[in-house]
Formats: sequence, C-alpha cells, structure tokens
Amino acid sequence: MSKRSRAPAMRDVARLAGVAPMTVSRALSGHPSVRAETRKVVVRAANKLGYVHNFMASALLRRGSKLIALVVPNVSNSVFAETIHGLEEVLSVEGYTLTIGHSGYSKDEEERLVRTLLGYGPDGVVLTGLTHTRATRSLLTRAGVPIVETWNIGSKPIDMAVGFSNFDAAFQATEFLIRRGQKLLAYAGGTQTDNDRTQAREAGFRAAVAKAGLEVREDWVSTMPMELSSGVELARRFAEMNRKPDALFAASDVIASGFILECNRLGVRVPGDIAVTGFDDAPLAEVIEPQLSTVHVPQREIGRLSASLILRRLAGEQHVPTVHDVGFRIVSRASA
Amino acid sequence: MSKRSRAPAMRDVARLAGVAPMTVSRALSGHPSVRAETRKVVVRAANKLGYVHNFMASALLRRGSKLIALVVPNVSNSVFAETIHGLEEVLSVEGYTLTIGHSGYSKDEEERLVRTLLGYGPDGVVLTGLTHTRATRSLLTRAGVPIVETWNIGSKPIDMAVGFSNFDAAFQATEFLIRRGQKLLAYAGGTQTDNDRTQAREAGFRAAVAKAGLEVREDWVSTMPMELSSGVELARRFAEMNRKPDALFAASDVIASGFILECNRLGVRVPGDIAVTGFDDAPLAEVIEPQLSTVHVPQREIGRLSASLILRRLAGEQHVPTVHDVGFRIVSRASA
DNA sequence: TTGTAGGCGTTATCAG
DNA sequence: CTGATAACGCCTACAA
Repeated sequence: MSKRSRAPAMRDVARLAGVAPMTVSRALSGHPSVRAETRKVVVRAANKLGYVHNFMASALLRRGSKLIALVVPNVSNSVFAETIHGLEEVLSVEGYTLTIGHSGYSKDEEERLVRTLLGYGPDGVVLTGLTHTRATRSLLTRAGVPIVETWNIGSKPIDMAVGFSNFDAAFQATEFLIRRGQKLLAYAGGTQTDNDRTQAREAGFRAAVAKAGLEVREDWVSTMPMELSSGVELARRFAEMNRKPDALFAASDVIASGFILECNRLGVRVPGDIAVTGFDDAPLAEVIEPQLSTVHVPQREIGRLSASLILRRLAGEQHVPTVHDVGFRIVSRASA
Repeated sequence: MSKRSRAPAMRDVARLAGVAPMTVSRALSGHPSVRAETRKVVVRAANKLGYVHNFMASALLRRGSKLIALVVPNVSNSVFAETIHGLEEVLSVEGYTLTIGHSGYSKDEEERLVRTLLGYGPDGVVLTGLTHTRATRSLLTRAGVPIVETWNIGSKPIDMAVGFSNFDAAFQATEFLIRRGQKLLAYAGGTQTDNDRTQAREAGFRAAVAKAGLEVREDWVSTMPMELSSGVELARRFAEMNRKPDALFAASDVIASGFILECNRLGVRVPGDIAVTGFDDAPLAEVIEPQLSTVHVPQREIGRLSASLILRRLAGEQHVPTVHDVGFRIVSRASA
C-alpha cells in the first residue's frame, strides 16, 4: 500500500494476461472479435490488478470522453437540482459523467466556463437558457458535439433546445388571475440580469395585463432573489402600502410561498385579500396552506429529455428534432 | 462554420505565431522565461484561432487534471446542493471543475462511481459519509490524491473528514425536547440503508431517550424519504393513533415542515399538542408557522472547507489536519 | 530565450 | 482472432 507508483495500465494487464495491449483494449470494451477464452483471462487479470480505465487517453484520441458538460446558473436552486438529477439519471446508465459549472447568472462567467469545460473534450454540452455571448455560441458551434439549451424555447437554438415558453406560461398564469376577477396585479420575479427565463416571464405578465386593458403599477413589480425571505419581505412591503394589489404573480414558488406564509402571520387572507400564483410547482406548493396555484413545469423531465437527445445524437441518429417543447400546465389550487 | 475538422491545438497556434509549440505552451501558462513580445504574438494567435487548452492531454502527463470528483447520495437534496455550491465557490476560483456522480444511497453504486471518476485522473475526491466498501477505500488510497469524506465524523477517515457528529447533534436535539418536559418521544428519519448519517442520528435519539430513563416506542419510530409528503403522512398517522407522542424529533427539516403544515391543517397544535424539532436549519425552518426548532448545520461551509483542504494539500502543504469538526448548533424556535 | 525529442495510455489501422 | 505501429495534444528534460 506504500507503493506510490502509477496506476496499472493496459500494458500491465496485457503482461499479466500474456496478450498484447490491443487485445486488452478489445476484450474490455466488448469488441466481438475476441475469443471468449481470451476475454476471460484478460478480465481476470484486470480485476486482479485493480485496473481502472483511463478516460483521458480515450478522450485524447477524440473517441469520446464519456463526459457531458453542464452549465447552470445556480447549483443550489432546487429547480436546477431536479434537472441535474434527471440528466444524471439517464446519462449514468450509459456510463457518462457530468462536469458541472455554475455561472451565477452571468453570461461572461458562462463563457469562461464553457471554455474551460470544452477543454475536457466533452461528448455533449447542456446549457441553461437561450441567450449567450457571441464567443460562447462560436466556441460551442466549433466544438462539433451535441448542444442542448434548456429551460426556455423561443429563439433559434445553437443546436437543440429543451424547455417551454416562459412567456406563454407567465401570460397564461396572469390571465388565470385576471379571469378570477383580479384587477390590481403585482409581479415578483427573479433577478433580470442575463436571465432570459425571468425576462420572458415578466414580459408575459405585462402582455397579459395589457391585453386585459389593465395597467401595470411599477411599484408593484419587484425583482428579488428566488428565496423564501424575498416573499416574506414582499408581504411586509405590501402590508404597509396604502393602495394594495389584489393579486400577485410570483415567477417562483419559493417567493410565492414565503409571501403566503408571511401573509398568514400578518393576518392577510389568501386568496381573500390577495390571490397568489407561483411558478415551478415545487413540492411545497401543494403542502402549504392555502395550497398554491402555480405553473407546473417538468423540471426533471427537462434533464432526462436533454440527456436522451444527446445520447441519440451520439448514437448516430440523424434526424433528432432540434426544439422540444416539454410544455407547462396551470395548476389551480386554493391560493387563487 | 461548416468545417467539422478538429479543434485548434498548440501546434496550430504555434504555426500562426511563427514559433514552436513549446513556446506556445510556455507563453500560455505564464512561464517567466518568455519574452513579452513573443507572448503577445502567441496570445493573439491563440485568440484568433479560438484555442482551448486541452486538459485531457495535461492530465495524461500526470500534471493535474484540474478535476475534483464528487459523489453525493442525491443531487436534488437541498442540503447536498448547498455543499456542492460551497465546493464550486472555492474550487472554481482556482480553475478546478467538479465531476459529479450520485450514488442513490448505495455503497455499491458509490464504488462503481468512484472507479469511473478515478478514470478521469481527478486531483481530489470528495465523498459523502464515512462508510464505504473495502474496494472503494482501497481504490481511493491507491489513487494518491487528497480525499475528503463529508457530513459526518467519528470513525477514522480514509484521508480527511469534514463534518460534525451526527450522533451528538441528534442526542442534543433529543435532550432539548426532554428538558422541555416532553416524555413521549417520536422519531422520524431518512432511509437507513447505507447511510451512516441517518444511522448516527437515530442512535443519538435512542441514546438520549435511554439516558433520561424514558422508553422508545417502536411504532413511533419511522424511516421515510426526506420529503415534505413524508411529514404530511406522519401527521395523519399520528392523528389516528390512540396513544400519541407529545414530541417529534425529525432528522430532517423537510419532514418536520411537512409534519407541521399538516398539523396546522388537522387542528393539531404545535407545540401545544406536540412539540417538533427538525434537523439542518433549512430556509423554511424560520419562515414556517410556528418557526421550527432545529439543528443548525453549516451546509455550504462543509463544501467550502472541503475544497480548501484539498487545495492546501495540492499546494504542497504537509500538515493539513485530517478531521475537521464544523460543529452544529441547536436552534430554539417556537415549535419546541 | 527558444527549440527538439520523447512519452503519458489508449485505440484505429493494417498486417499476420 | 491477435498483434505491431502510429498518433491523439501536451509538457519534462535536455539542447541550442
């Protein structure tokens, strides 16, 4: 155990098995032209030595690194965590591993990350959103591997896109509130910077309000971190206003939930005094009291589907459709 | 853009810059012995071609892959998401990238993953928990890179450990309930299989109950997925019992929160009818009504610290302590 | 300060 | 069915 030499390589397995390294390569990768007998000897030798396949060498030959690069804005946001889970679920079965970077909602940071991740010769790349720097797009195009942009659709993707129309979803969620008779609409969304999903949601909100002939009061529109505390703060702010909204569309269940919990505490009735609609359909949405009306989004499915599109491409399939709309669903519960 | 050839390599940059590949290597890696003039020419050529450094080739030379391998039980569990965030935060600054695998709480799957991840020649490995298969331990020991086991301390680590005593934390949380005068204690924890953290927490609970001369009723002890719905189900189950507990220690805030929300719905008063203590100090804990007493754990700090220990080791520091107790804190709020 | 030779571990290709 | 050779992109060691 004190031998701090190098890990056993194919040549070591080959020596022990009494064959050439090439035969080991074939035997271990399941090449059909290896005699069953030979294969057995090789496998036994490999196990005995604790041989671990070196992906870096294969990657160098551009024969597939079995790596998929992923860039998300924020690893600890639960919606992306679900998407990562979905990706992992499908990819790990085929022996792929994820390399992850988080951009912190910055397109420049995303560019830096993509550059770094491409240095590992990934067999595919998964990004969040549709807007990127020119350099990012160009790097990815040249990489010549399948690229999937997730969580939004609308503009032309670099290669493939898996998501839904954030604009339409927000538009319909807002119309849902308006149909209930609410006229004084407030909006709370995540930070706008470099975030096309949030931008589309706010645009959808504004469009629905305008279509109904209503007005958007700018002091009822807030962008804040997607955290429970943001919702809490918002509820307090509304409580102090003279003119209060009668409905809130929060572009995140987390914000909406914080808002409802604080309303309960302040004695503001939901939906009596203010109706609330969220976004994402987080687990909390159907457990909170009152249950939260929201936009259901197949978070994990986005990951699963992205993974399988990449796998299909890598398997040589030619006609993989480029834009996948996974849809959304307005979920009507007690809060609105 | 339709040229599907290969990505530019050093030799291409060299050709364009009119120097040898070796000079490109030195110029780009900031080697001091390169003339400023030459460096400028090289950098310009590299940018022009969109050169991306190939980490796989450097890794092959055993010069460091700039990759850190991470194995977590579950990517979408928010406590691990926070730890991943902490790791990323520190590692990305130094140009490291994470490769991630999820074991689904299976030690055999963990072994498979470690084997795969080691194939990328990571410069460090981060695991969750202290129990692993023999083969896992042996693979990691032989790898000769810094290893950190996280989220628990107690037994001897493979190399380094960053965490806290789950036993002590659960013990103290239970004593906290007992000091309040509760005598009929229930426990709800995550799945036991291959999970030393959960096992230690249950053991801590039992030890505290025994120490107080009380008894553990086995029908009040449940292991269930760490989800809100588990807490909801538990509240319903208790409501139908003839003999009910007067306190619940849930080894997860998620379960505790689901429990409280359902109690509110059922008209069961917290803490009047049943006191509740959670674990983790999730954001929801201080927003829920009543606010949740819990065990605060520095989730993100576990990631940050693990990362910096690895970096210190890689920087050649010899005397990096092997066991880091990040501690915990009993947080007293309204629910108990 | 810059260049040349060789090899890291694997696999495509061609020979046997 | 198995083996020898060369090459993937980079960097250490040595030379100029």
